[in-house]
Amino acid sequence: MKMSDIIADFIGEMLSSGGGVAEVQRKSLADRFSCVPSQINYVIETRFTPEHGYLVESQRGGGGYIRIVRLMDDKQRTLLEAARGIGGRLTQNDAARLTRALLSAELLTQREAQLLLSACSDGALAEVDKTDRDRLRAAIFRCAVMGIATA
Amino acid sequence: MKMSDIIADFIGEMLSSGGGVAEVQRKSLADRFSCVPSQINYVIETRFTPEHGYLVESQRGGGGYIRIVRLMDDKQRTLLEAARGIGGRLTQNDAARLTRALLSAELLTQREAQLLLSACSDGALAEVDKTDRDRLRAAIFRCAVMGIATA
DNA sequence: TAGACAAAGGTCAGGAAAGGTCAAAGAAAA
DNA sequence: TTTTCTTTGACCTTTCCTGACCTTTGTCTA
Repeated sequence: MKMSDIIADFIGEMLSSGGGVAEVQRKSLADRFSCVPSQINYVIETRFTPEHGYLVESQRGGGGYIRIVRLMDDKQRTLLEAARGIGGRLTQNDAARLTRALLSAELLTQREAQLLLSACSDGALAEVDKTDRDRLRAAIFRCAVMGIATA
Repeated sequence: MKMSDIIADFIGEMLSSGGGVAEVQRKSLADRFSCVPSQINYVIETRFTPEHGYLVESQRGGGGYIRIVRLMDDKQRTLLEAARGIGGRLTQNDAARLTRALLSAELLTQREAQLLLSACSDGALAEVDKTDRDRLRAAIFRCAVMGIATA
């Protein structure tokens, strides 16, 4: 079995026994598995991404750590579906339409809808080149909805 | 646990028991935790900034003090303050910290916090050049918080 | 009252302890 | 064989802690 999988399993077990939260130290984990520290980054980057339903925070410096949080997804699958269904590009109008749909399906509250729309409005993305804006908007929208779906 | 965190917690408790205001003396705090006085500055500079929702005043000379005030205004006002206080750049960790602050001040719901964080996560901004990411994140965060504040 | 001294808090730079990045080499899969 | 995934190591950035030195403010005395 590959080292990366072994490490990933280990983290997975930490998550289970830790109620969905695992806090590791890069160096000591690397020592435990006799690999270089950067391999830990690799494992996390390839197996504990937001797309996989995880959230990772880290802190550098003395006493630093890497915290991996499993985002529990319930029957909010519809939101996940919606998020996954968003294409590579999303206009502001489409975002508004989609948001209204989610709103009227009661998958979002009024405030959440507002927040979402503002976050990916042309205003927020003003400094982004217009050709990239819709792509970025799609990414933001997708990520936000996935995030909230698994909250 | 790190000294800085311990000290930060201590101040946090002073704030809670003091109705949002904590007044400390740099030297005696340093003595209590057996560290150098400048560490107190470090803790305050890194954890009780306006971005984190605090205001700091100090007075030198005999009878000097450092006063830390937790900003607990009317909720919308505080949200606006927070939005305005965001600098030109915002790291993912800072976004997480600020969101937690807003969350624990009950200015956001759990879901709103999650949505906000996801919307400006590195995941959502993956396609943005890294040099621009923190700037854009700041813009998104600011816009979203202002949007929700004035909703 | 001016000046000296004491009692605060402030700044800054440096070393150490993390974690992060990137590209190249190696291995496995297609 | 070509492509994709894994592993490694050199180098980078961030955070923490400390200590030397600076500035401001209060007080006491000549």
